Amino acid sequence: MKILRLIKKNRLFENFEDKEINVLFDNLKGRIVKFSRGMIVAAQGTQIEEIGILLSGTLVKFIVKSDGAREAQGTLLGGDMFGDTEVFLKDKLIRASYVAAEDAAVLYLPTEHILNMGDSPYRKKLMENILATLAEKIIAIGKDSEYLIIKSMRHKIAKLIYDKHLETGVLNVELGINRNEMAEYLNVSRPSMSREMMRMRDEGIIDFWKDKITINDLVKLREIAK
Amino acid sequence: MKILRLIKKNRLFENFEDKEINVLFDNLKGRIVKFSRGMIVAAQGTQIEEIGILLSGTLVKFIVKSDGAREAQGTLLGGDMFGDTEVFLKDKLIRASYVAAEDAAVLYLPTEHILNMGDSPYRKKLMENILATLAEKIIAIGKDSEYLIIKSMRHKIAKLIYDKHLETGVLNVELGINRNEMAEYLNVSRPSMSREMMRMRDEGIIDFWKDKITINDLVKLREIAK
DNA sequence: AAGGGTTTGTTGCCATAGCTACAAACGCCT
DNA sequence: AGGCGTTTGTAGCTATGGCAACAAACCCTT
Repeated sequence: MKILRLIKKNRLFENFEDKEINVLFDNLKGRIVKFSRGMIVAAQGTQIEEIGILLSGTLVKFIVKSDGAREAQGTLLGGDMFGDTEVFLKDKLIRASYVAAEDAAVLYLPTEHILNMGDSPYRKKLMENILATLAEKIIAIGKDSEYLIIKSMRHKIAKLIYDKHLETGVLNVELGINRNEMAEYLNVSRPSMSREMMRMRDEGIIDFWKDKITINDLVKLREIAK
Repeated sequence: MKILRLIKKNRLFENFEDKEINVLFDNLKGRIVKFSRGMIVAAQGTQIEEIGILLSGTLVKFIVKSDGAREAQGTLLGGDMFGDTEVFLKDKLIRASYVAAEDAAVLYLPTEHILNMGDSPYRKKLMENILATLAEKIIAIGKDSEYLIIKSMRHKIAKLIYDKHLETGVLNVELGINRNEMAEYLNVSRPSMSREMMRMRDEGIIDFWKDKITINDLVKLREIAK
């Protein structure tokens, strides 16, 4: 059954066999809820007791700011989860709202049952995965703010490209995001960013075409990125 | 024994009774290690298998950046812990170094034992505390970057003060940090920040003396903070 | 291939905030 | 009370980057 495929894509069930997941589900008493397009799946500020894993459809995530403005915070696709942080807080208040952008099915995992699980052979594995998920999230957010802390435009751009180079090992990096998204991620204005990128191209440091960037002067780039 | 007092201060042992902690320790096989002033307690980039809880003395935390420069990241006091995130990562590599600023004693909790713990009555409580610690950290980092994302100086300052007001409910807020620390937190230069604070004082929005700030015009402040 | 919507490149102007430098106030310590 | 180190206030200059506006290229769709 294809639900299994999606569940296995989820980080919480990494290293689980199909059979194990089935057994686990009986223990956890997970339930599947269907939402039709436009329905609110979770409302900011309400309490949640379960981790939600999206099985089908898409959800849009957004927050309502104190002045009433809505801020989009991206889209959830099959296998993604929500509430996985908040459910472990004391107040259990979810910090964003999720709305079904198309008909969707959500698998809910009651954390209470996870914590109360007996000494099953899978309990440890599941627990490790949950802990790893949270720990990785902390590292990821920390990584994001590395860019926010940088003050100069050139430094931000260089670090983004250089980090991608370190990650891939090639001089021909691909960012996978467009200029707008890149500017948003670095928290700068797109024209200013483009301007600086062009300067760097003029100086022979990089070359670019869409989201594909060629590093021409790695030494200089590294120097700026540091 | 006073070690118990410090351990109870630690977030992981919230809601634990003295007796419970003692039992727990026998199960967990925690060990206490002493470090003398100047010794490296944990080195950036090395693997750790245990959460460290500082029992006495102080540790300084710092990271070595790619260009070799050291960046101080604050001080750990009794009851604080380290490695509590990294120990749950796959690679288990600790991202900062910790050095004893004075003679120190550290209690190590092997996470392997925590995960392998049998169905003791305390397992669930400990697990909940660990999960809550990580979840709270995620929320806290997210909160920090709210300030980093803001572009205007005035907006940053106003939000910091306004948030503190929401937190305390009073118009006479106390930040608990000096100008340098405040500027560093907001990721701006101190003189520029002071300049803007003075402007806001001239406009009758706030008044301040050291880290004590009086809100004179809450309406205007809220407006700016949004 | 035409056309409309989106993404990217490009420019100029200007407000903002960084930086250096110094003055003033404060807080300890003896 | 004097003095030294630290924190805070203040000013001027300048580089930086935001923003609006537009041009060019691109990409679908029909």
